[in-house]
Amino acid sequence: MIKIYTDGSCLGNPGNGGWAAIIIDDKKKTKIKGSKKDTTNNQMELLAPIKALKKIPKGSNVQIFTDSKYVKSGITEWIHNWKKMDGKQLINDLLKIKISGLN
Amino acid sequence: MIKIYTDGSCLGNPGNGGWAAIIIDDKKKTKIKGSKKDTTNNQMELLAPIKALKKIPKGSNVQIFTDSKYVKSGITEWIHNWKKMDGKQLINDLLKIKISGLN
RNA sequence: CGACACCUCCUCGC
DNA sequence: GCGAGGAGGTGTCG
Repeated sequence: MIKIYTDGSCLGNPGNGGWAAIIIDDKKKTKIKGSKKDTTNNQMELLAPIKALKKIPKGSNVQIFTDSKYVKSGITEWIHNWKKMDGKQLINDLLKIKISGLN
Repeated sequence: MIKIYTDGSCLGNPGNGGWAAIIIDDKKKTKIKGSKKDTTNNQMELLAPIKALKKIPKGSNVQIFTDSKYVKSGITEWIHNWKKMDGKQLINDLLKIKISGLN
C-alpha cells in the first residue's frame, strides 16, 4: 500500500500558491512539490495528489491523505461520474485508491 | 477636544492583564488604570477606553488613541449598529468621538 | 444555509 | 522562532 500525503496553499487566495506531496512506498519517501502564480487554494490542494499519482505505477494500491474536503469529495465524485461513463481499466485502477482526511 | 490615550496588555494571553488610559483635557492630565485576573488582551484593550469615557462629561468632543484594531473597528461598528437602532442623543455624543490608531 | 480548506490584518504575549 | 485573542475575506462543494 503506497501512502501519499498531500497539501496545498495559496497566499492571498487567489494569489501565488504551491503544493507538495510525500509518497511513501515500502519505506522509501519521495517528496515532490511545485508552485504556481495567480492560482487558488483548491487548485493547489487538487494538483498535489494529481502530480503524485502520475509518479506511481499504474494499478498500485494507493491511499491518499488530504486535509481538503474539496479534494476528498471531489475525487470521490469523479470516480462516481467516470464509473457511469465506464472508463474501464482506468476505473479499476482508481478504485484501489483510498482517500482519507487528516485526523 | 479631549484626547484619550489607551492601552491594554495581558501576561500569557489569556492570563492576568491590565489597562490604562490618559485623559488630556485642557492641559490637565488624568491617569486611570486597572487590572483583572484571567482575562485576554482584547478585553483589556477594550476596557481602557470604556473606563475613560465614563470619566468625561457627556457630549464632550473626544479623540481616542488606541493601538488595537480590535478596539478601533469594534467601536466604529458599535456606532454604526447603534445608529440603526437610533440611540438619539447618545449617538450625537458618540459621533464626536474620533478614533485613531497610533502611527 | 452548512462543511472543509486557503488566507489577510491588528494586537497580546512566550 | 512559537501561540492566542479577535475581525475580515475567498476557493469550492452539497
